[in-house]
Amino acid sequence: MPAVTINDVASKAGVSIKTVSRVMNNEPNVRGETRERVLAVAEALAYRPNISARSLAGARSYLLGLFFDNPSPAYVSDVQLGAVARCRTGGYHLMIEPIDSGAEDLQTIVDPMISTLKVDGVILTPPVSDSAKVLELLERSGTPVVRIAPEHDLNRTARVGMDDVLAAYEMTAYLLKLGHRDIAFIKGHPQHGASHLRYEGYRKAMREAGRDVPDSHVKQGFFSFRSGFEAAEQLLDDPRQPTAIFASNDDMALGVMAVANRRGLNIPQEISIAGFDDTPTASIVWPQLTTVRQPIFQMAEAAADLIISGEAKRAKEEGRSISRLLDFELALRESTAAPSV
Amino acid sequence: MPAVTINDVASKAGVSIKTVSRVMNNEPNVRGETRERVLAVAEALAYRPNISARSLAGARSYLLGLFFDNPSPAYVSDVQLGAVARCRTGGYHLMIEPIDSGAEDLQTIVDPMISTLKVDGVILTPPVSDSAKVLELLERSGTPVVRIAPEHDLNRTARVGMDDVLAAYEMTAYLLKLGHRDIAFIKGHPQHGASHLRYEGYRKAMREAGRDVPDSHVKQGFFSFRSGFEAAEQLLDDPRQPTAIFASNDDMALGVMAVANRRGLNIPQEISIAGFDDTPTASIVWPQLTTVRQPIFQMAEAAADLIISGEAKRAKEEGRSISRLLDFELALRESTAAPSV
DNA sequence: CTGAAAGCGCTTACAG
DNA sequence: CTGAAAGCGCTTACAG
Repeated sequence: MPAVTINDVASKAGVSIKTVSRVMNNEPNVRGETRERVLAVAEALAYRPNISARSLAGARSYLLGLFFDNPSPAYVSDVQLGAVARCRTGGYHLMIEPIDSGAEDLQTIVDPMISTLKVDGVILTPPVSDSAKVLELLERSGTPVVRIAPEHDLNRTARVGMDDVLAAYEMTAYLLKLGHRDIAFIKGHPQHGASHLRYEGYRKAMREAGRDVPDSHVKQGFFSFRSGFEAAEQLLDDPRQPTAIFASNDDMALGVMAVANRRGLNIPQEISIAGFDDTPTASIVWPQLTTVRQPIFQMAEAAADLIISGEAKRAKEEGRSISRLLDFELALRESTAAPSV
Repeated sequence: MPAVTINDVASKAGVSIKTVSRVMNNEPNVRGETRERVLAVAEALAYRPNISARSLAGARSYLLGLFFDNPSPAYVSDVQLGAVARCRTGGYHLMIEPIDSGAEDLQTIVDPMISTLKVDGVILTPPVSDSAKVLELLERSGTPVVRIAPEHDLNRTARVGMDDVLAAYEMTAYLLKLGHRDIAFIKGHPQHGASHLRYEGYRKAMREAGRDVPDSHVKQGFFSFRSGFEAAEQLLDDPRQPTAIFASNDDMALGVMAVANRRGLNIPQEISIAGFDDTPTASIVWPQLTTVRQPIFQMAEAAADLIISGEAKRAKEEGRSISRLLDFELALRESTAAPSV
């Protein structure tokens, strides 16, 4: 079954292919009646413009690239879902490129995506958002880039994100308001975008509340379950045992929960635990985890939108920097409560 | 910077574009010397054939589609990584299509992928592998399809998988050999590919060992942490308390571990726990989970290979059914041991 | 072993 | 408001 082409639609509608093209691309200068007739024929014939032909002849490829190198499949999954959602409303498709941002031969991955596919833009997720190498290769090619939650050179490309400092600040403030005084903190991976910002928000809230933070109440984690587990072991061994532990992502918070369970500490009566991210597991475990809901899906959707709408490209050409900050939300659930006296 | 085209290479190498085409596609009938000269020029110019032009003129698009609708991001992640690995060696790119296999408007998702992108083939992952609707739409289009771990109509398309019955059988046999007599089983989602096969393997091993299985030792789960958690609560309340619990996936096994932890049962001294899948978390939790390592990455790699190599297409045209079964592996770790007497 | 011509299905640039 | 021509960068089908 030979595919339906623009010629089929044109002849059946009694117009030139140029007119069909205009209609399919929502261009002006087509009589209403003509437009409707073409639309009807296209519909009847189930006409789908060939993306290769469009790409070859025109300036857009209707293809988006997504680069990631993320240890959390749940995060990446949300990003993909959000990006695909926006792609679908625009007739775009998403090509994925999982990469090892530390690899030597990054060029052999990035280059083909640019020059053979001519993607209309590339979305970067942490930690690729801050990969100097990838950014350089992409910049050289001139392809529009949108970074999700970058940490450095914020205005180097278009970006979307959320206010990590404020979110960590608010979560800490919430714990303080519950009556906690000794709130420990587990830091995220030092190379990862938001780690420092989240820590900053925590410090700020504690400072404003006049609470001193002993060094023993801040542990270095790496965003992994295990690192949360190990940090919790130390925190709960501390002579000045905290009544609440704020882990700067959910995987680490789950590690903290495991330690509490093993030690027979009741959550939240004896120890309050808060995370950050709102991974699927956070609302599955018992008790459900209090955490910060990152608008990952929406961030990816916005990133795709910046490319598809052409905003990213325009901003780039005009030398404007462009950023969209989306709202987070505290997901206050069962793992936090007032400390027992 | 205008892209380097086949014309640039041809004129610089002093040959026709047809010869360049032959060289780039590894076709025969090019003098060795000519071939090398073209290759050198292509290399020097960093020539990358334009995929849209190739697709438009020829029979292949160098594009692969991956359909998924999987609650486990870790599984999907592995599939993507495996498929991309094979794509890279063949100059292919992977387009992802997360779908809701129960949705009404599946056609509006599947159709464009086929007719506007002309993908060279589509990979289906469970549970999409068994979606009648998706299979029908794909068959109608004539696109080669490779299913990963399908449960029904095994020969309807090319497929890759592993022997779930044997794997569950071997895991159960391992527990029996450790000395367990009362081994409980938590079934997977009834609509999900492997659930029934895994249960069958368990039953077979128990039967051959002459162990009767009381109904109260088999619980219906749904592959979720929560369903494992709830099943474990019941199993551990049973008057005839099992000494080992075999959950038919890791998420459920983690639910079982959480219950054991909360009840102060030592793993594995007082209760052995086994899972299935070898998700990343399985080797992160403490104690590390004994489980079955599914060759997910390799299955996806093989699926992509069946398409890229043209085998799937050939088999389809010749009416042959084609399947590749890959080896699984028992990951025997810390969550299982001989029962204490 | 090599190449000239035609064509894939669209969009661009231009003309009217 | 509409269309004829040219061309995007390749592969196919054919000729030599």
